[in-house]
Amino acid sequence: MPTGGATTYTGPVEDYLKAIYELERSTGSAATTDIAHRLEIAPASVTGMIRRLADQRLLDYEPYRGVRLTETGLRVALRTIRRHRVIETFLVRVLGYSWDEVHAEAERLEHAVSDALVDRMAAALDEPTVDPHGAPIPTREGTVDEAHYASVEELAPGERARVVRVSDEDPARLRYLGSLGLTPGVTVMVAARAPFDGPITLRIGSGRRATQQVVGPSLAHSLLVERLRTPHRPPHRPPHRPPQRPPHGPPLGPPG
Amino acid sequence: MPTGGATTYTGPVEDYLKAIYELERSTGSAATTDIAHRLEIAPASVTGMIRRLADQRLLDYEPYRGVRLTETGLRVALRTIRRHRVIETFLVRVLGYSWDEVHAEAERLEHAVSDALVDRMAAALDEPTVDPHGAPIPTREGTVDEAHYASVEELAPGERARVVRVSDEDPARLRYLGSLGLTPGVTVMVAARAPFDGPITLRIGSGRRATQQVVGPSLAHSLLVERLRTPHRPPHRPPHRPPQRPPHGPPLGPPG
DNA sequence: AAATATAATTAGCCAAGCCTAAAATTCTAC
DNA sequence: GTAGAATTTTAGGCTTGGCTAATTATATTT
Repeated sequence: MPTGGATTYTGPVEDYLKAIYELERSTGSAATTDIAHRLEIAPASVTGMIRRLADQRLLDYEPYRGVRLTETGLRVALRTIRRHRVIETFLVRVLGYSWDEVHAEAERLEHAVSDALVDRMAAALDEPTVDPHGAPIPTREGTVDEAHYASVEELAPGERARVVRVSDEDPARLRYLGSLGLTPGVTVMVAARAPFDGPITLRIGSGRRATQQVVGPSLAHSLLVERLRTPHRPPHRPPHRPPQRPPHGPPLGPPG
Repeated sequence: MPTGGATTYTGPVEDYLKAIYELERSTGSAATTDIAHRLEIAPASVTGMIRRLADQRLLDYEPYRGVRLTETGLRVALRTIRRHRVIETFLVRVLGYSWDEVHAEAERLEHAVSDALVDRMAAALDEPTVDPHGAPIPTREGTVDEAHYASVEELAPGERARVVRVSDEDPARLRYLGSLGLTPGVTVMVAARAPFDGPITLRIGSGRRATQQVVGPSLAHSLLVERLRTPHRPPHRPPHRPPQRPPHGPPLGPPG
């Protein structure tokens, strides 16, 4: 049963819940040190906050055994993420911000806007489903389409793919990617890969306007893509592995 | 010498400075109890905060003798007020908010927006000079045009004036005034006044579309106006008293 | 299995902002 | 000028959300 309430949370509380949500989603679980690292807060402080969040029923917590978002905690996390991404989209589309400027601004505003304002912004934007980096925007109702995409890092030479999301917040990196034309929607093809985590040569765009650029594994990791049928010369594709991961794998260790 | 700095202040600090600015402006000084009343905070807590603000050189303070904004404090206060009013204007003009909804939202956002965002909003609005209630918007450089207006309460029967500002934040009162057509820009004429702080009958608008409404002294006090030359039949104007009250006279009451 | 390394928690501290109750100061009236 | 009223400050306490240093629990080696 939802509190039905207009309960309001502090900025730090929302930040923790967001971080824990992202960690659960991407690595399956949220360890104290992970949270600490992500929020740039000392681990001891994280333990303290975890206790407070657990007291408020936003987390399930057993000392030394990790945390898990409760239903309420998940709802608050997704609401905060919705705010963040709607704000980012609004700043870019209505106020002409570039995609590298919006994160810092949204990070502060997400704790100050009302739900009514977020809804008005979303309406003005015609209910966007992704933010300027391609990240999905949770709905008002708290659902989100968290598809799992491959990164360019995982593509084999010759594979073609469309960039669907750029999973990075760093302004400098975003500016650089933007200058290479590596933004959501663009088509890329892996022209070459150097071994041992070496640089990846990408053909960016299609047809006559395509360019060729080299990116390191770190940037490649941020580029999430959807594979496209490779038109000709499928060079070297492995046998066809079964679905890489379950849609929402079990956040924690093996059932045993 | 300005700190030149991107110094950032907490929400409470900005709220105190705003309150002190408004009190200094409207009553000439800011007493502890006035601040406490305006912010709905216990006087003892206000003393505590005043000490902190003085430590930060935002106020000049001598115990038991009152406070005064320093140059820095004034700058921060005006910056916060600019943020507030630009946000209000943006919400109304871009997102279709009504003038009664914006205060609460701006009250939170003013502490979260960057100066860059405020400037972008102001640019998108073509550098507005007043907010939706007619309040002047301080410039980026920290200057404001704080003209002193009479209120409808001070108008004599027969006097015509233009509403320039509605000095109220309460949503219910603003909605009511809006429903009567009493918004900035509108012309009013005092058709009648009941004695002993009684209701004031106003002719609102001009020509064929004018309506007649009765407002109490409290609402009348919120309606700030600019007197207009009264066209004809100056009905009953007393001999021409010298300026009714000093620009910021004692609130009311018979001169005796 | 014991030793060590890593991770997490506890202990004790701090500042910001709030509170109430009590004391001090200033103002107002007589 | 002094008593009483009003204002302001001090004293002492609380919560939130940080910190470091020390301790405890869990994992990893050997």
